[in-house]
Amino acid sequence: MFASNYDLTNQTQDSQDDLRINSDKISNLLKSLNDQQLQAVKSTEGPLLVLAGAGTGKTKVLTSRIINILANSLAYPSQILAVTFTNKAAQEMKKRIGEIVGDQVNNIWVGTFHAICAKILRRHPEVVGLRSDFTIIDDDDQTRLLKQILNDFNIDIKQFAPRAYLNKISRLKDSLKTPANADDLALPKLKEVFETYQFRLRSMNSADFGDLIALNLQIFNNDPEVLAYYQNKFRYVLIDEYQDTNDAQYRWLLQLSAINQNICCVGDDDQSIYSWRGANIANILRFEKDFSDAKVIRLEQNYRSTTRILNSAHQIISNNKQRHGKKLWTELGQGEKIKVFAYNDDRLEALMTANKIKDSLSSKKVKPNEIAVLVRAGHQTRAFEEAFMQNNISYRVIGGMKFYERMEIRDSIAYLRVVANPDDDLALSRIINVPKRGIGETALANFFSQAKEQKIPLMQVIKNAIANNELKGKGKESLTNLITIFDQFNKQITSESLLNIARNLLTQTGYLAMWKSENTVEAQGRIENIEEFINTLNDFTNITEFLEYASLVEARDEKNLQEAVSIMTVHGAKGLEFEMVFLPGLEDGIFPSSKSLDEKTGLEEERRLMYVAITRAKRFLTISFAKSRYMYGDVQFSMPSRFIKELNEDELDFEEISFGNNFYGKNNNYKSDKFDDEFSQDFDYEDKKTQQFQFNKSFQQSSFIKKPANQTNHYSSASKTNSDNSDTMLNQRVFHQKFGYGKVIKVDDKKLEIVFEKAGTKIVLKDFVSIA
DNA sequence: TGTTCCCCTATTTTT
DNA sequence: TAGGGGAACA
Ligand SMILES: Nc1ncnc2c1ncn2[C@@H]1O[C@H](COP(=O)(O)OP(=O)(O)OP(=O)(O)O)[C@@H](O)[C@H]1O
Repeated sequence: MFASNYDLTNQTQDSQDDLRINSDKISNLLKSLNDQQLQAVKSTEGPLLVLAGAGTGKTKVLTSRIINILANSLAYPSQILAVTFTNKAAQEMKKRIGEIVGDQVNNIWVGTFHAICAKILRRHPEVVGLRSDFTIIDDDDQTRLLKQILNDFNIDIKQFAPRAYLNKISRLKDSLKTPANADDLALPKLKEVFETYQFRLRSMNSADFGDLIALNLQIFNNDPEVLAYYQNKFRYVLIDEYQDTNDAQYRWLLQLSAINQNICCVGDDDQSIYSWRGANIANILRFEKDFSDAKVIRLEQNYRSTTRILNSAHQIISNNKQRHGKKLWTELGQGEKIKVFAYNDDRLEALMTANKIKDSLSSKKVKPNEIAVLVRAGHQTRAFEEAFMQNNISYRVIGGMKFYERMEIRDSIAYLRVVANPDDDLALSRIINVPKRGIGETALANFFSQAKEQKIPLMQVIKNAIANNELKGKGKESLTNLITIFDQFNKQITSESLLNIARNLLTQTGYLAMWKSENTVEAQGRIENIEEFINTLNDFTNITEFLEYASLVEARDEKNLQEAVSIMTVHGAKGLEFEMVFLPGLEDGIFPSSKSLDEKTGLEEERRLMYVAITRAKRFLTISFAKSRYMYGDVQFSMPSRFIKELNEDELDFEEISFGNNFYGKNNNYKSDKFDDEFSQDFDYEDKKTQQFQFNKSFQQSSFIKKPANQTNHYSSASKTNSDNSDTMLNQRVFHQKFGYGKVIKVDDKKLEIVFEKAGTKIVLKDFVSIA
């Protein structure tokens, strides 16, 4: 079941037989396209850029194009390279193409950038100093490795987060920078850390995600024959979601299509939402420069959404300055107004959303599969899961913790990795003391420093220590034991089945017993996961194949095909469409996220994200926000998202819902005319237009509800540290949720003037600061 | 070495 | 609230 979805490795000969395609299906497909789409499909030769808004059929153009190429025998399937960003998209594309061309879809190179690069890299690893069984290390390993390195460099990881280094290094790789030209004032010794990180990866015969692309380029550079081979092989190159490419990926595409020049990129600059992982919108402009004869086709008819939805999306995105600009139209009719709900708190929001979904389902307006709740951040899914559970709504959370990311699965995989590759220091150090074997932090650090000194793998250090009888205590026996087990299984690796090795390995090393002895429901669940993991190994012939699957292909529960409402992040929803979409948590600080407000380009990207979110909806869109929200263990008050104000009131249907009392307190709602006024001072908007924060009529009528400032309430962050004595506030060091730490320089009734350490001088309401 | 307890911060997004 | 990291102690 796993291997079958991932058939990049089964290269069968293209047979003449397969090439016959049902011509009725083809002509029907082509007939269904509009003129511009058809033009994009038929312009097979030469560089082509399809730049078009959401729902205009970009993906459809891409699949139709491939089908058309095959139908006209312009290339063998194996000469077509189609690149996507997610496995989901790759799978979907395969399915669509397969429906028409049948089995030959399996010979097309369809996959994510990373999967395809891994495949190429596995064919020529020696060119860049790897062995063909190299492992791709994941995020968790990357962080652990960096933590080790930072500790070695005596860099305080409390002050300089390993993740910050990881981010920086990944971005450097995305833009093809080497340690030599790495520098960052905020990250000490970045150069050295980066260098060491690369060195450690290579000595473990492994590569990280960024390396996959960078090493492909290195192969192309070091071995022109290999490059020429692929350049000639791929007659047609196609890329979906082109706006998400980073510099390295762009170069890769450029190189591969240099000879045939048949490259087709489809994308939408307004949907660029991955700049934080290196995506560069400039690649769109660059394309027209690098391929001077590039044809550009724009698609303007949207086949997905109603006019109201499209208009709303357009109202949002037209606030962005940096865009190519396009306007969509649809024949799907005006549609219903966008519903906007204001809730008292997050609980009510989740509950009422569940209610509305229930109503829609029972009126048979939509099916569960056609409904999605899209959130800005992963943690927001929880409230909805709970509410849906309570209301017996079947749902699935898409994204989130993946199967292979669970602790017990990562541990199990680490055991297997050590068997397959004893030099895998990271895997060994992960499980050397799991279960407890009397090897503490200091012992491990000692092993590591010897490894570094003698330039040998960790495993070798331990073997030497055993041979020279340098170990003592319980560690001695347990380690000797462990190493023997690893050696024993290492010998079986070609003869025994993967499944048997795993089962016996996890039993003999005591890993399974560790969980069994814990005797909790949670541990039981972990054991079940491990069992499931062991069983999936049946689908793989060797460890390398499995590891590649685990690291590159997200394991989704395909069994779970029954009707269910989807809950996912907006990022995860890109490329998808639903009849009915709920967009909760539309609050400043959440969507747009508070982080994005600091950065110059941040708000524009948030707006694009909002654009993506809105355009997922076909017919029904419901936006909501909560006035208070339980977060960080406290009640936080927030304002409706500035994006709501960017929507045209005429398209909206506004309603305020509160059950009299705020969930977090009793009878503490009151209307304050001064509220908007006061609140606006607490928030610091960048552009003039929003500075006064004038709500349109419907919002003003609804009035925002806030707790009285002086009412004590143990749920409230504001009241518990709030001092009524103005004198004591002067010169006081305080903390503000948004602006951080600062010193009070002026007290004016309920308002304080504060010099914040990071955010400068601001006037804020006393209620929103606490004494630091 | 291992455990516990306290403090602090805060992933927003993912191949 | 949760989760990680560091200090303190058995
Ligand atoms: N010519 C057409 N006639 C009818 N329906 C079409 C046509 N072209 C596309 N569609 C439909 O419109 C919807 C959106 O198409 P598609 O997903 O390819 O758009 P997209 O541009 O890739 O969208 P996004 O940018 O949001 O990913 C799909 O349901 C598709 O089947």
